[in-house]
Formats: sequence, structure tokens, C-alpha cells
Amino acid sequence: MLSFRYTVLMNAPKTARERARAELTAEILAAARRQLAESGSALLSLRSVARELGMASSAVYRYFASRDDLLTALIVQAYTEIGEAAENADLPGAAPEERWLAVWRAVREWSLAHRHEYALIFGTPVPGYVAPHITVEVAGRMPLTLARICADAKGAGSLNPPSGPVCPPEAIEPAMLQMLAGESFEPDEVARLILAWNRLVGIIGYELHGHLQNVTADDALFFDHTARSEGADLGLPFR
Amino acid sequence: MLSFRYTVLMNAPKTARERARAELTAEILAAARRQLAESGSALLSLRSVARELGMASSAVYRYFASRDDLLTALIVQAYTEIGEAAENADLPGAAPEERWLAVWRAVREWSLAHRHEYALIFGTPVPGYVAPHITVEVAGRMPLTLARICADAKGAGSLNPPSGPVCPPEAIEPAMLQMLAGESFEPDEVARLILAWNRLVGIIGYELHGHLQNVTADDALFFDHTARSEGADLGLPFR
DNA sequence: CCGAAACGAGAGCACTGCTCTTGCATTGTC
DNA sequence: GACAATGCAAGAGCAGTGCTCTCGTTTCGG
Repeated sequence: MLSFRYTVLMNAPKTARERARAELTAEILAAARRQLAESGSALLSLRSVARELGMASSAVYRYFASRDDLLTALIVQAYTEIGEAAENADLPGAAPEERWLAVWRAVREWSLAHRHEYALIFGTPVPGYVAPHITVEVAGRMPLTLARICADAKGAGSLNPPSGPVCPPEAIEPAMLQMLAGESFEPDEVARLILAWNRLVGIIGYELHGHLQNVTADDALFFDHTARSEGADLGLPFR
Repeated sequence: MLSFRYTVLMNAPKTARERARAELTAEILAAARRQLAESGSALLSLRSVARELGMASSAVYRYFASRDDLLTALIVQAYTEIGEAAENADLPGAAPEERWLAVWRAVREWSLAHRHEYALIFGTPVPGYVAPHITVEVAGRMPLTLARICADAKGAGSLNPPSGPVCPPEAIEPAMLQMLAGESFEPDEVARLILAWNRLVGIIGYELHGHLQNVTADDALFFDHTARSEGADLGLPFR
């Protein structure tokens, strides 16, 4: 299962060699991260990472089997960070509208500050690259934060979706319903959650990729309105 | 303005040389298009296009100044096609809900059949690449088709947006309001149009990039619901 | 008809991911 | 402690890329 070399980062190194290996792996990852943040994934090369660390390019292959492997590590990192940004912005005690807006803003802030990392996880997949199974769990942290806010609101009786077309239940994956069963969501509410998650990612993508140029005048203001509008669609008490 | 070499395609060739040039330009573009559809833009190389046409790679540079130039031509082509797909699916005489759903479905169909072309125009921008001014006009055809349907519905008095958070007018670019002034949209209606356009692109992107795997069970069904739901948000008479 | 412009082909540069071999250092075991 | 096994770094090398430059050839317009 966990066949990736960088998993040694998580285990406690014992011998000096293992410690050196873990450190070097982390250094390579850090350098790659730096270059990714600077120039994007397309311009990230194993050779330039090796140059930055003063080692031969072939030596890097001892730590990451391929460029895709290095990219996978960066993808996991990005998913983790955006998930943590969402979770840290959430204040479980506050009103659901405030929590909703805070999480949306935090995700946008992180994305604006890490546009290349955002592109890595939500942009066009690299051709030939298939996401390993590792990424699915960590990818769920951000959308699950949104779901938790709605679940809390529903528990408090303050989730009242407006009328409108109802999503046919068979359109949703049963496993998805099962996973959110603890929150006792209706299929239509799950559909609204999926759309809200899609909206959050999509509107940030539009802003980052320049599709809102000459369209919106105040991106932050428009984003806030989008967050409120989408929250209202879910039934959160936005007026 | 029109400084791109492939514009000769539009002009009537006179001499034999000009005719040959126009033909070869079209052939290069066609071969590039074929390779793009097959493997995606990342794997599209000028050299392989040259190989396919049996010419030296350096010769291709007589027709396209750079790889980015070739990509720009493909981007214009993709924007044109998706715009035409939307326009052709629209039946100005029919009911607005039918028109809306037909256009949404046509855009999805085109995108599923041309995933790499979709990625080229709505995916992560190629690093270092900046969209030339040519692309902005042709990029508007698809969203304008959506706007026209709403304008017709509004003219017929059948556009009644549900209550909810209202977009502050200063969030929208005045030029955008100006462009749609002929349809006499309110700023909030323009905001809803922007969001609908963003939704259409975003939900297709989610489907194409695999973000709906294990989330939705019937993508076509979920897409139809999304179209209806978004149309209802705009005030179209979806029940 | 002749000079100028356009053109195709080839060599070459700097870069990429990745593999293989070679030699050295570290490790665990008699 | 000696020794084999393993881990590791470095270099050369392969096939591919975008792009440039040069060098003959072809074509066009005055």
C-alpha cells in the first residue's frame, strides 16, 4: 500500500543512514516545493531541484522514483494544507453563516497565496498521471469542513434550503451518501453540498486563471457574495 | 492587431506560393489538432507535428513562430467550436427552460468529446503563456448564448429570480454591465449569469478531472439537475 | 531577367526525464 | 576485526524537447 518512499518522513528514523535519508528526502521535497511555488509544476524539473541541492540528478532518483512521484508528494502536501486552512478557519462555536464565510475566505486566501499548488490539485491533471489512492482521504478534508458546518446548522434546526429543483437520489453515489450518513443528510442536501464545494473551487479557479478579468471589478467582494449566495442555496441563514 | 500568421487562412490567397502557404498552415494546424485531441497539450510537440507531415521541424517555424503561437491557434479553434456548439443547440423559438437545458447539454457533450481542448481553454493556463487579445471576443460566444436566453425570458416576463443575497453592484465590472446593457439586466442578474457560466464550466471540469468519482453515480443525471438548479437560480421557470 | 524575398533541410545548443555503470561509504554478520 | 551485502552519489549516455542559425534552392515582383 504505502509504497512511496517519502513515507519514511512519517516514521521515526533509527540508524544514521535512515536519518540522513529522511532529512535529504525532506530537503528535496522542500526545494521542489519552492520551485513549484515559484514557477509552477510544468517548469518543475528534477534536474533543477538536484542543482539547487548541489547533487547529481541521478541521485534524486534514490529518493523519488520519478517526477510523478515527486509531484504526488507535492499534491498530498497541497491537499493537506488547503484542508488545514479550512479546518483552522472554522470556529465550531460560532454561527454557521460566520463559519461558512470564514472557511470560504480561508480557502480563497490560501489559493491566492499558493496558485501553483492550487493548480496542481484542482487544475488540469498532468497527462499520464493518475492520482494514487493516498490522495483521496486527504482530499476530503476541505469539503468535509463545509459539510460539518451544514450538519451543525441542521442539528440546530437552522438549515432551511429554499425551494427549487430537487436532485434525483440515484444521481448521487451511494458510498457518498453512506459516508455522510452520520450527518443524516438528504440526498438533495448532499447534492447541494457537492455543488457548493464545486462552486468554491470553481470561482477561485476563475479568479486565478483570469476568466474574471473585465468581468468582475472587486474580486474579493464578488467572492463574498458568491459564498453567501451559495450558503443561502444550501439553506444557511444568509439574508 | 492581427499579427498571427494563421490569419492568412481567412484571406484569399493569390499566388501559388500564398496558396501553398495557406494549405500548409492549415495542414499543420490540423495535425496539431489531431495530436492535441489524442494526447493533450502537454504532449503536443512541434517536432512530432513536423514528423507527421514529413517535414523538418525547423520548417514549421516558418508558419508558427513558436509553440505558444500554435497553441493560441488551437485555443481560438476550441473557443470557436464550443461557442458554435452552444449557439447551434439554442432554439430561439422554444421555451427558455428548454433552450437553457439544450445549450448546457450541448456544451457538456462537446467537452466530453474534446476533453483536451476543454482543458486548453478552461484548465490551468500554460506557464508563461498569456492569452492574446484575439481570444477574448471568441471566448464570449458561449456565455453570451446563455445570456441571450435569459434576456429573451426577461423580455417575455418569465425571469423571476428567487430571493436571496443580492450582489453589490460595485463588484461587477462596469464594462461588463455596459456590454449587456442592451439586455437591460440588473447588476444582480449579471452576477447570477456569471455564476451560471462559472457553474457550467466548473461542473464539467469536475466530471472531466475525476473529482466526481465516488461522488456522483450518474453524471448525466447530476449534470441535468445542475443545469436546472442553476437555471432556477437565475429565475428561469424550472419547477 | 535579376535581385530580393520566401522556403526547406540540417546542424547545433541547452534543456528535459530516466537508465546504467562505476566506485565509494556504510551496514550488519560471521 | 574482516568481509560480503547493501546504500548511495556521480557521471556518462539515450531519446526527446523548443528554438536558432546557416546554407542552398525556389519563387515572386519590378
